[in-house]
Amino acid sequence: MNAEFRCSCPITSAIDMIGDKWSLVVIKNMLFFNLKTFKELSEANEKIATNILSSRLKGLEEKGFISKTKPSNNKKTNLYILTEKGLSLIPIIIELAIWGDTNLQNVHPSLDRDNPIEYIKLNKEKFVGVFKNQYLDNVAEITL
Amino acid sequence: MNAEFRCSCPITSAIDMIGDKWSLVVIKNMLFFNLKTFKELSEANEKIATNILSSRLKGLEEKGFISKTKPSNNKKTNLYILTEKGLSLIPIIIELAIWGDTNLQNVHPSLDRDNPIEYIKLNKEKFVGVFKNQYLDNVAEITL
DNA sequence: TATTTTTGCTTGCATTATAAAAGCAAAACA
DNA sequence: TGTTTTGCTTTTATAATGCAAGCAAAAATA
Repeated sequence: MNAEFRCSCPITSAIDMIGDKWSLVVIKNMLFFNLKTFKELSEANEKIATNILSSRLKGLEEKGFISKTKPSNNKKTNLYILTEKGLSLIPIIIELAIWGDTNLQNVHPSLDRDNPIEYIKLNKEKFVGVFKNQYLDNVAEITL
Repeated sequence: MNAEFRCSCPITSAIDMIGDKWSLVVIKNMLFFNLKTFKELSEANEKIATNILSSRLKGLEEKGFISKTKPSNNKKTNLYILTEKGLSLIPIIIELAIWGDTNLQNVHPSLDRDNPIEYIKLNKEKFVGVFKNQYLDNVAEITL
């Protein structure tokens, strides 16, 4: 057994890979809010500590979920961009969104509900593609 | 903001609820392997420590994902059974299974692949129902 | 009935993950 | 030429998880 995996179960192994407290949150903020820099990510609603953000970005890059580049006009700011592998997590993120939206209102009164989750439920597969294309369009715009 | 939730995002809140290292693993072992007792769960492939298992079972019961009962013929053994709320996590678990199966073979050579995930991919919604009914049938049998 | 084994835990301690706050160098800006 | 911004690192504290042992009540066995 690989040291980083508890066993040979694909579900448990997926959790070993991206099941920490922050990885999917960072990826979600890149995907849905187009956050791309260290500063933007550190200022997101979840208020991740900068040392944790730093270590998560390194880990996500090592694992191939994101890539780190510098824009041509700026030597300081790094851009963190989701790779195809990062985008492959969209179906998981959508299911988490639907589940949270459906099951957490009673215990979490201030939960955001101004989102189109009812539409997403009607055709999940379609929205996987929609979110992916939206993201890729946005990246293409930025890296002009 | 509720103290147990980082923010109002349903995705982040879902992770706050079930995004620890063990909750979904325990639920998966109940769902797919019909594990029902403390002993069975402690002997699963993932080798959870008994103190962690104990605290997870308490937490999952408090949150309404499982219920704890004693079978009529045994005063010692407890049975932990998934509730409807616990079963509502099936779509998330299925996406984790598909993602792990599709994306982890290269980094995890001993990953289990003797499962019907290719079929599941073809009709996810259907298999949510299939797994739920299989589980409920099994529970009905046990609690005769 | 007496003894052994099993079950479902708890306790204590070690390690790893996360958090909070401050600091800091290089680049960008004024 | 300061001053601010960015992208971190460092330090120290707390929380989550892991490991090993222990233990009482119930069940199984002799």
